[in-house]
Amino acid sequence: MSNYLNIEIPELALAFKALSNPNRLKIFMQLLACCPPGTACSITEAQKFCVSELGKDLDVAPSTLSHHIKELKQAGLLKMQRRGQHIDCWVDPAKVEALHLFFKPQQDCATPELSRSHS
Amino acid sequence: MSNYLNIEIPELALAFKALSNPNRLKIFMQLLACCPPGTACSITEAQKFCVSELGKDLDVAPSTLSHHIKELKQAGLLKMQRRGQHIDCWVDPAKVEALHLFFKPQQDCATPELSRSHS
DNA sequence: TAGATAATTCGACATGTTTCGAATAATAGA
DNA sequence: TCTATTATTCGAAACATGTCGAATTATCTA
Repeated sequence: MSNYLNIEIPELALAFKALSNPNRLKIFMQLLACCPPGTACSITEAQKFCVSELGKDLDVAPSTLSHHIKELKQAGLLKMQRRGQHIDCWVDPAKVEALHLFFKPQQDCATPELSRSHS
Repeated sequence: MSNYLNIEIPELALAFKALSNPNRLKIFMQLLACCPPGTACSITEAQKFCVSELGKDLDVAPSTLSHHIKELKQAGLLKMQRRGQHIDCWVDPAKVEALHLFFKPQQDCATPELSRSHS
């Protein structure tokens, strides 16, 4: 069974599973958030945090934190890159956009273009 | 820790957990879909299916189907109402809209406009 | 090279999820 | 009222998840 969007069911389910744990959801939201206090905001560059920064508000062991971030990465929600001792994490904008589209109210099929324009 | 949108973390996590199971995701997508084959499309009325219709493509026992639909309902994704022998199900448009907003690319913080409401 | 910091892997354990079949409840129609 | 249909509840079994501590890997700095 195929999807109406550019993302398939197992892939979607995996993303939702990654976001179904409150700790992982907090990690994701921290990366998703724009202009957190004391941070310069850039439109072009995604928000980046290293692993330990992402665990500061979480109250879990480092091994648990690592596990959660790995799950988010395997679900395609995060990208990661080592920077010296640290490993930077940021959201994959394409995945966020795909999920944004998934939940787009699908009521534009009756008329070609309606007044409700998101984008 | 509060959210930047009008939906809190436990509530969000519950919705994502409900959608993390491929069978439940298929159920949700069937309800979300606009203009399925052989069905008249209405903008005002949400797409409705009864429980057994939702299970047709699923290959699970009726008890399992019932359980999944209950989970979707408890997560606030579905609404239900009995119609004779059947029980109709349809998506909660408000919840879909909230999730749509959650994944909205947040790059409007550079502009001074402060339209987003903090709870 | 040695020690410190950051992050991951591994094994273990408690808890949660998915699924089923059997039993039950609610409704429609004869 | 009796039977068929639709859907739910319950208990049980198999499987998956979340968490930790200990050990390990990678990098930086002295």
